[in-house]
Amino acid sequence: MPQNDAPFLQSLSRQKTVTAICQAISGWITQGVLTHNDRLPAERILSEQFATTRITLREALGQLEAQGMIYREERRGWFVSPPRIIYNPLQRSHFHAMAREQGRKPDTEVLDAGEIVAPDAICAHLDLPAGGRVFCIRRVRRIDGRAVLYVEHYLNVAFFPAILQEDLTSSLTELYANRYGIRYGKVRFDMLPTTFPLAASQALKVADNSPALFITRINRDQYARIIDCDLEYWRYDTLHISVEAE
Amino acid sequence: MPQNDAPFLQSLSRQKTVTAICQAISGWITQGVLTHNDRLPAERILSEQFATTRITLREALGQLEAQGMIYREERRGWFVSPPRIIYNPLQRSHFHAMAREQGRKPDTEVLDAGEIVAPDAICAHLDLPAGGRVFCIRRVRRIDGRAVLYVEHYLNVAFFPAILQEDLTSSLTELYANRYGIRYGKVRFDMLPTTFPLAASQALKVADNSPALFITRINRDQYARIIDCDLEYWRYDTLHISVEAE
DNA sequence: GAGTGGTCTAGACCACTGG
DNA sequence: CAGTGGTCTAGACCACTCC
Repeated sequence: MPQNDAPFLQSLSRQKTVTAICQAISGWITQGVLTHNDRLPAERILSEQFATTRITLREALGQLEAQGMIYREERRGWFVSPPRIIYNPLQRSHFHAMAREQGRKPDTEVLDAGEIVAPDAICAHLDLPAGGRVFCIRRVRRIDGRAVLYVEHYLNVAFFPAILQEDLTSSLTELYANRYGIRYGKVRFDMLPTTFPLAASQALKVADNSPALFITRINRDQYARIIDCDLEYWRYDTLHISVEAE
Repeated sequence: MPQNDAPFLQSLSRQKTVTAICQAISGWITQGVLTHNDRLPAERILSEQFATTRITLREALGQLEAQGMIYREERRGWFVSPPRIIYNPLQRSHFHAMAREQGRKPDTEVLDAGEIVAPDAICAHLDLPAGGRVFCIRRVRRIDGRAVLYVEHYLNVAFFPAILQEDLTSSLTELYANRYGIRYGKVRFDMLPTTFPLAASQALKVADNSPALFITRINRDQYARIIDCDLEYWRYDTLHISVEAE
C-alpha cells in the first residue's frame, strides 16, 4: 500500500498529511470552535481522527507551535495561544500596567531574591568590577494565569539599600520611584531568539527545548547611571515587539 | 528489550538519547571539529554513530536548530550556523554596510520589482487610501553566500518616480539620498517570531515550516513623511537585535 | 543513478498529571 | 490508577540534489 493513500483530506488536494492537519486545526481556531487557552483533544484522539500516527500528528502540532498558534504545557497537553502582548522594550518596563492596558490579567511570583557575587557577564553589563555584589531577584510573570516570562533582575546594590525587605511582587519601576527617587532613563536592549535555559523552562513548566525570546535590558536612571539589568526569557509566542523611535 | 537499554553515552549518565546527541554535536562545534557553514554528516550516518533511529536523531537536530546552533537547507543537509549579525532596526537600514562592518560578505538579489495596487495592509502602513499604487521590490539578501533575508519593500510612488529603472541590487538608502534627496528620519518597527510564508521559504530555500523573525519597518523621511515600508523575514538564527534608545 | 533529506507507518514503554 | 504526553524503535517510500 502506498504510504500516502488514504489519509484525511487528501482526496481533494494532493497535499501532505501534516499540512492538512495544520489547516484543519487552525480552521477550528479561526472559526471559533476552539478559543484562547482551550485545550486540544488528546494526541491519540487527534491522530485517530486524522487517520494518521502520533508521530505525524506531533509534527503538525510542532508546526502550529512554531507559528505561535498553539502552545504546550509540559505533560499537560496542547492549548490555543491567546493574542500576543504588545511590548515596547524601550519604554520603562511596567509589566502590570502594560498587561492591564491591553485588557489582560497580570500576575507576578517571586521565586527568590538575595545578594550575590555577580557573574562576570552581569558585571560587564552593570559596569561593575569583577566580583562585585548585586541583588538578584528571580521572578515568574503570568498573563491571564499563563506563565509567559521568566526574568532575572540584577540590581546595583549601591542604589537600592534594603530593597529585599520590600514587596517584590509588584512593579520594581514603582518601587524605584517611590522608595528611592530613581526613575528610568535611557534603555538598551538586546534580543535573540533561542531556547529556554534549564532554570527558565522549569520555572515556566515548558519543555526545556522550547523556543524562547531572550531579551537583555540594561537600564539607566535619570542621570544616565546604570542601575540594573534584566535577563528576560519570554515564551516566544506571547510577544509582539513594537518600537517607535524618538 | 527495554527501549533505553543501549543507546550511546547513557552508560555514564542517565540522560535522554536526544540530549546526549545534542551535547555531542554541540561539542564538535564548540571544540572546532566543525566550523561555520560546515556540513554535518548524513542523517543515516549520524543515527548509526549514535546507535539510534533517524527519527530520534532528527529530534536532536531540531533542538540544535531551535537553539540557533545549526541550520538546514531544504534537501541539502544540516550546517553549522555562523555567528549572528548584530542589527539595530532603528538605524537607517543599510544591509551591505552593516554586514561589512562586521566582517561579513553581503549580497543582494532582486527577485522582481514593479508597480502594483497596494494590499490593504500596506495602504494602512503607508497612510494611503485603499487601492493606492506602490512600487513593490522583492529581494533576497545573503551573508557569506547564505540566504538569510527575504524582504518586500513597498514604496510610496509619489516620492520615487522612475526608481524601477535604477540598479536595485544596491542600497535603497543610498539611492533615496543620492537620486531623490530623501533621507531616513523616524522609524517604527514591529517584530514577531513566527514561521516563513510560502514566498519567503521558497526564495530562501528553507522548509516552509521553519521558524522566522518577521520584522515590519515603517520609514519616514527627514520631514516625517512616510516614504516606504519593509516586510522582512529573517532566518531566525541570523540575528542579534540590539537597540540603544536616544 | 546513487545518495540525501522529507515524510510516514505501527507499534512500544516510561514519567508524570490529575481525579 | 487511568490517561496523557515524552521518548524511542525499526523499518518504508518519495522527491530532490548532485555527481
